[in-house]
Amino acid sequence: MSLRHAVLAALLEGDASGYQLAKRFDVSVANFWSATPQQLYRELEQLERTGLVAGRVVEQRRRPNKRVFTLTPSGREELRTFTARPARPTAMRDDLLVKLQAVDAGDERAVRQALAARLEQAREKLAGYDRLRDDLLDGRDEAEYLREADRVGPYLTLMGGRRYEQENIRWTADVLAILERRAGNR
Amino acid sequence: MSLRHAVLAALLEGDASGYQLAKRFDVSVANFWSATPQQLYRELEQLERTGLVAGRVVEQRRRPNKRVFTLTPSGREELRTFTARPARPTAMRDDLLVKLQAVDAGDERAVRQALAARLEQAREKLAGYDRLRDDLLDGRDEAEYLREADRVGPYLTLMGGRRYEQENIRWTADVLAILERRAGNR
DNA sequence: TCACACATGTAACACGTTACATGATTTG
DNA sequence: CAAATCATGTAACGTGTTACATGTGTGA
Repeated sequence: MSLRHAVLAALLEGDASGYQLAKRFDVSVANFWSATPQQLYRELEQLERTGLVAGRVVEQRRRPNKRVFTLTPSGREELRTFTARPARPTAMRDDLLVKLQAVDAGDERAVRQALAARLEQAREKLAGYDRLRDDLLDGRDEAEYLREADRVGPYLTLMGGRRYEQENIRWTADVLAILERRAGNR
Repeated sequence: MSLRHAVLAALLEGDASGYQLAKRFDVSVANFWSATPQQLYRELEQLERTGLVAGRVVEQRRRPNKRVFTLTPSGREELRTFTARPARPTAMRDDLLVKLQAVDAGDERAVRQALAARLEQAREKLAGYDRLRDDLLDGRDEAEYLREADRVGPYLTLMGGRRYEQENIRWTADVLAILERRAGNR
């Protein structure tokens, strides 16, 4: 039930339409929460009905009108109490690890290819996070940024994403090396 | 649609009843796939209907009878083709990171407590994985194990889990230090 | 005797995914 | 001129969560 809160948290970055939120989820929030546009539209409607966000229609020339949503005071309140509620233990679900678990009864070459693809993805994601980081830091170093910035949340979650991908890169590379060595011995 | 494959992969460890599978998911598979008992019962029934697993009733004295499931040849075949299909990109969903993202508008002390709880959980999980690892290695070192073992999948996924938790420990500790330093400066 | 482990399930609901539908404008 | 981007949505289906229901055996 926390897509709701991910949406509220994303709106802290500024008002947005469903479409814009979808973009935002693809970049700065994807790191720890993913959602399809459809989920976002559905969730925004519900949030509006319960008064946690307020939508207004912005008319646009040369483009379809859009509905832009803002956090309401009760939305901010909800976010606040959410941060204070106990978090339920996170449930992992990773397709690639299922394949790796089954590698001995499966198609080993295909699993190696999947690992290589994951490695490539992780490199790309890391590069994306590094760009975001440079944008945030804007020339300052980390210590300076942490002292001056009024919001540190987005920076800290971004660091989580970076480290996660760095570890991913190391791990996939190691596993590939192990599988390739074994494949060579047969 | 890959709970199905996680179940098939878990059955590679040996035949199991729904209840036993639930236990298995809590230990060796939880690392990369989680499921409630209800999901498993539902999935096993469907897998049986489609012939990927076969169930037989094992009568027990002093205990309720149980239905034990085995992979059928077509279940093995399905696992094999699954490993060869392209994996869809994994979707992350982490409550704690949502809280951290919103920390500046939320209850900072509560978020720090949640981080501390995660740190503690990560340490426990890591200790659990280390025990599993010792059981698998059974006195041998890694290189030896990898040469001798006929299944390396479970070991490699376990290593993934270990590293993930190690990184989690480092990251939560660092974030806590940063938040505490800031809290001190106010 | 009380809690926990064994063992299986139903029902209802919440959440997530996929496919489809529509249509204008900007960029290459 | 085609493709990508902006912009919003419906419908159907698949997956995951929560609460409840039931009953025996084992260990502290």
